[in-house]
Amino acid sequence: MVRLPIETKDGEFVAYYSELGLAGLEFPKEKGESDRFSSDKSTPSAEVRRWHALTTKALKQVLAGHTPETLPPLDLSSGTEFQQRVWKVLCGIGSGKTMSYMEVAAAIGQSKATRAVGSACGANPIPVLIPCHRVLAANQGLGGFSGGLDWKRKLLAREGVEYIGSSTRQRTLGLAIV
DNA sequence: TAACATTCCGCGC
DNA sequence: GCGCGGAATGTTA
Repeated sequence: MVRLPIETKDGEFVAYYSELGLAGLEFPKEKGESDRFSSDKSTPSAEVRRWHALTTKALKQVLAGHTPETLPPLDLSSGTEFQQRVWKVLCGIGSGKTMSYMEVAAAIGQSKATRAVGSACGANPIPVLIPCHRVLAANQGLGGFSGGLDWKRKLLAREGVEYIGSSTRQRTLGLAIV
């Protein structure tokens, strides 16, 4: 597994590559301890470098609120079949659009597995590139987010998505916060 | 078995 | 109509 940093305006992301492709992505850390385990000294293969270039480009586009045209190959082998189906659906959501957990569940033919869909999103190894942040609750409220809710808010805001402010119980209230 | 990044239904105000 | 409690439901470690 190869570990490579990606510099962006929002901080230093870290990408992980396996033999198959991009296997993971981490949000910037708070503290500057990133050098600690930058162990992998060996120069990445040409293939990995090519993937990394694509990842970097794609990541920056998403951070700018766009849908990347090209993604590097993704290594999703770590997930279960159900999770991979969910992630595949997520990849189909365009920038500026959103789906509810319920809609995603329906999209994979199990409209009642809403909660399971939530779990699958949380298990997503590659946030941002797999747009797990575009999944909202049924009433367009923010659900949750592994990497911190702030990121979800920020990403949605950049894409011009309207969502409901705080957490759980805002369904009957048609109050959209822009 | 327990834990979830959910949803829906029903009741009291 | 609004707000809250609680049950239902599928997948995972």
